[in-house]
Amino acid sequence: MVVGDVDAEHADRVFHALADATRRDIVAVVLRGEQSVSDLARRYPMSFAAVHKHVGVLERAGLVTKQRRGREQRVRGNADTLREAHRLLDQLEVVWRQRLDRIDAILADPPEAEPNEGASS
Amino acid sequence: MVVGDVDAEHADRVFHALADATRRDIVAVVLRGEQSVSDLARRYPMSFAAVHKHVGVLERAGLVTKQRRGREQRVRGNADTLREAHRLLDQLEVVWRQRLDRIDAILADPPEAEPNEGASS
DNA sequence: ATCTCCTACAACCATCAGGTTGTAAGTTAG
DNA sequence: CTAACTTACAACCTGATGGTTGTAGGAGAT
Repeated sequence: MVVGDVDAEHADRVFHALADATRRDIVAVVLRGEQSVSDLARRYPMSFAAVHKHVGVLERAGLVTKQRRGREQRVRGNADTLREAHRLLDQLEVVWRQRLDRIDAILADPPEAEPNEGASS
Repeated sequence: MVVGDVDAEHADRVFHALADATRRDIVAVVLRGEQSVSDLARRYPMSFAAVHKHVGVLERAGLVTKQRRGREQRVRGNADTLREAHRLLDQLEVVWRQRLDRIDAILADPPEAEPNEGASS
């Protein structure tokens, strides 16, 4: 519960996939429009195999899907997984907002003098 | 160039820092309230040194700040960097929305048949 | 059929990540 | 002063990452 859902592994994959500039660029490109892996490979100063691996990482994270189209494989972006990443960030941030709300409440309605919000020793 | 501004390295650090369940949990905890590194270390089934490293990764990504308080070091979350991550996700997604808008525009006001962007219903 | 292009995958290499243990140093408590 | 606690960091190990080259097979084009 503290750490290690099944879902957590998926989150790991999504954020790890996004932690590389080339992969982020690939996501942006294939969201704009489908591309074959070769098309993508031509865009970056590295081998086809390297780009192929990047696409594999993105695919396993669900950020991208592949579909055979004749002899080439069209890669397209999956905005749903991006929105999932947004949701994960929100889950972290929500505790922060709750904390701000709590502080606001204390400031707005001070019951007794207790200006002590952290862990009191 | 196509890939690799200075900003991109920061994005790399932020997403990489988030690509670990323990670190995401630490962020959530310290957003809720300051904790010393030792406090954090007690929460997880690993050594103090390991948690100390995780905090270092989060700190270099700007997701967390440290502040000396006597003999201990209080760790607190930085919601601004989380919002920055949101912004980065948005930057990827915006091209997708633009594409949807473009398709909407075409569907709403069809000048001539111009099937050049792939999506033909 | 042959040639060319696209994809897939394996082997290899250097570096990084995430964990361990051990050690040293600063700070507070007794 | 001494003891306990907290932090910091170095050395080390194992596995994953990110890149390379090479090879092989499937699909279209001529």
